[in-house]
Amino acid sequence: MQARIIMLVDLDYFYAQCEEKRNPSLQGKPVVVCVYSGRTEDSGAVSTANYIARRYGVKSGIPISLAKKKLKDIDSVFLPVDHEFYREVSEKVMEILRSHADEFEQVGIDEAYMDVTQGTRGSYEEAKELAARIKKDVWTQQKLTCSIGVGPNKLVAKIAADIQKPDGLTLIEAGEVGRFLSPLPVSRLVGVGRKTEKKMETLGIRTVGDLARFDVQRLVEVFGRKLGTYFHNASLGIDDEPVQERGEAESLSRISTLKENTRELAVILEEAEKLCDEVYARLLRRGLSFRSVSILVVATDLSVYSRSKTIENPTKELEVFKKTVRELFAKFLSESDVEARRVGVKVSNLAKEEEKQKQLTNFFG
DNA sequence: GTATGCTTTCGGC
DNA sequence: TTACGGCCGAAAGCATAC
Repeated sequence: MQARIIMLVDLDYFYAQCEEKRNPSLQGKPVVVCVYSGRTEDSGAVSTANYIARRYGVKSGIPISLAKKKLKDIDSVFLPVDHEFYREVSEKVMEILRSHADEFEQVGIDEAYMDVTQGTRGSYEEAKELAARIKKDVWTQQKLTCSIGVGPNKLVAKIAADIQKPDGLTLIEAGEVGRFLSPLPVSRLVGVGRKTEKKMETLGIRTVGDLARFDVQRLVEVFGRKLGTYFHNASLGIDDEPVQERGEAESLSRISTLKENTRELAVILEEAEKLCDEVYARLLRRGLSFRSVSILVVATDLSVYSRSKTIENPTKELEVFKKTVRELFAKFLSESDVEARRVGVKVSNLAKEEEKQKQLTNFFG
């Protein structure tokens, strides 16, 4: 294959930046966007914080009460998430980005990969100009900053974008990949979270360079064939994944925090059925049927359990969904002594109505 | 033995 | 000292089919 030029555009501290865009008087202060669980006044977690808040140690995932403690006596702003607004902003930015790409792949609400090989005629010099142009367009049209990474593939582009944030632009040409990756901690690689990082550390692997020197066979033994070879290739900056449009979501889910911890079926089902109604509404709007139903329980100690069931034929019956959810919760509670803090429901194995028809047609062929 | 499907857990954002 | 959301997709691990 021809050498590619891939770009990853990442909107900076997205939810908090959207809030700054909506209300510029927030700029200059710590801004913390929160998911309030409703259990007590400040229970919940931080979704995103701007860079000023991050200087005080406030970051994604920490408890709101801890964030407030870190910002005690500081003039700061705590806001609840407003997904609808962020989605509108995101759609406008993605439209801008798409117009500059040969191939486009949105990842989540605030990130997109772009294959710009053709548009830049394979030149990093032109890629740099294009990236600057994109940053300017996103700023003038939407008043948002972003960080851009450019490299020979998605893996390198992603890591490059992470190197300088916010409002960064980092280019790594094919010949520089080895020097660029080697000194970085393995946690920079997609797929290496806290657990994998610990596991690698026990093997004496701390940097991407360490990983590159590590025996592939042993990596496969420890992590399995797929993940082991992925880690090996990743450490060498090898990645052939194409940039391509993503289709419909593969699953739809809702989770919420209970008023009080419980293992009473009736209490759990009352909440779960509300969640079913909400997931079902989204399902209908998209004209989808489902084949699999899952439940999720987050225990008092925050450990997570899930159970699921797949049915014979795709259906779009709300009652089938709820009945399956009731069965799964009843079975789960009878088989464990877990006390629930949060409960969730999910549908997956989704299919469009027309395709369901097609499946039946094929079946009776 | 390999492919495929289902369930559960992990981890990114 | 603790505190604690709500999504999503990927992959492992297992069972079954071919």
